[in-house]
Amino acid sequence: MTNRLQSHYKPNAPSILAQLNLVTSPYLSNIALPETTPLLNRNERKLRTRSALLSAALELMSEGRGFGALSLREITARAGVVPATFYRHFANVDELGLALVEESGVMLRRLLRDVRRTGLPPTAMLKTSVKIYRQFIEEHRAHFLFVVTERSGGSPILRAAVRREEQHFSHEMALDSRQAGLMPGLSSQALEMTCTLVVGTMMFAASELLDLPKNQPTLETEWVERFVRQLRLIFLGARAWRE
Amino acid sequence: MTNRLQSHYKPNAPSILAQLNLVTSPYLSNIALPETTPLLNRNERKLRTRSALLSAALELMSEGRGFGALSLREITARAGVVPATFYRHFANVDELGLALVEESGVMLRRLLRDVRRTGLPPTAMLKTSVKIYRQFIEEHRAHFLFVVTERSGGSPILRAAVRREEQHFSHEMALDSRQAGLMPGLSSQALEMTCTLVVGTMMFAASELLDLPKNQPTLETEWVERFVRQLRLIFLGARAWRE
DNA sequence: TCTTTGAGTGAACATATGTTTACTGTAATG
DNA sequence: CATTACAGTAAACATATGTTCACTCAAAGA
Repeated sequence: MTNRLQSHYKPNAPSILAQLNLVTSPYLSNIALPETTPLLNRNERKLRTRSALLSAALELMSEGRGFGALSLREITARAGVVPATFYRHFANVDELGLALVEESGVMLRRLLRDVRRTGLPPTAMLKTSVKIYRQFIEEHRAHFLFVVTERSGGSPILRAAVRREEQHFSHEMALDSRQAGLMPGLSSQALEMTCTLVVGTMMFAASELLDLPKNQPTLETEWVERFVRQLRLIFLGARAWRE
Repeated sequence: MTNRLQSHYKPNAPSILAQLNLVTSPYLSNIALPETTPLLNRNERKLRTRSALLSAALELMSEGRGFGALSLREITARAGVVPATFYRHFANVDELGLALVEESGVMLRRLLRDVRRTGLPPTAMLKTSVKIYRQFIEEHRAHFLFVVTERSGGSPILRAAVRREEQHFSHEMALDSRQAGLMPGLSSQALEMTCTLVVGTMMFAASELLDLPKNQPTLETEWVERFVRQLRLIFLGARAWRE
């Protein structure tokens, strides 16, 4: 039988409240800590379950299905919460998807920042950037998986949102390149076109890396080699570019 | 009330048998054509409903959802057939997906053939190929949509199958390029790498074209321009390539 | 201290789903 | 002509789904 102190609803996942180890057991809340403020206030708790819902969706996607194939009940079950709770945070599943796009956008901006602040040694930069990228993908596996599958996924709304983030990303990349003096021969238009190509190649590479069997360093270094070569080819083309 | 001569099951779509205008009405089958063989024999009919199921799935995807979000019942309903009929053709929905990958592979091989037999005027070839590609996408809209969304879609099995076709495609492209004497300075390995990049860019471009609002010639020519430039950039890079 | 607020609950609902079963009627086969 | 094979049907099933509602009960606010 399930513990009476936590949710009776979900037989599989532990209740999110139980996960938090909150002081909901009687003697702790009433006797041991009578005057202290709780570890998390109401807003913080709400954010926690919201985040649990987002993570649950990503987790389910990592098990091999598109976002559009997830059901509200699965998501709430994985988050350790009752289905009705979902509506306290999102009007429907698509809105949760948009929140995930938002999160992913923040992540991509961090990636740009990380690459930017390496200081840009102009020759070895390419390989360095690719390695940073690889590490970044591994550290944000689930988000990248989300972006890569939904950028050309079924839902037009989600797809459009992801593409917007992607364009934002490639635009910032163009600004950075201009400022760093890379590809000085290119017009703004050509630079944007080139960065779009680079970002598309990045997305493609990410999807390949995500499909690689885990812990196969040989395959991963091969991936790095291939990706570096493709980028080098693009930059050679950019150098030779004439309008 | 529904016509007694056709299926009573599906209220929405007309029965596939009715769609075929088969000689199932009594006087036609018994009197007018007593000795003639039917318009379609049993195998042909079976292939028809199989194809109706495949088309139904593509049709549903065109309405904005990933393959993984389709249900067996929807597909059969759209095909004008009872759910149980599905199992006469496929063991499950994923197998239908694999059949769609198969069809798409055939289509891509036809694309290569079409480009190949233009005769290859080496300078204008690029723009010509892009235009052929654009027309091809429009003529096989649903299949391209399928390929583009499922190549990085949720189902690992489907994704792997699509990627296999894609690799096959880019490998054939490499052979063609070698034979046509394009990019003669490249090693086989570099040529493969370049073609992979080209095919990735093609897929990206396809997904963009599919998202363009219909009948906007301006946007479409802009798409052609952009795509041609990206390919030119790649070929410039390939020409400048040194190991 | 008392009152209000609101995140999370549990139960209920109507509907949609995958799969199995026995069946029907026609084309193929001898 | 009689028999068989089999694509498509109708109905039933157990289960999963989205959404709603009145509820609880602890934190926030008075």
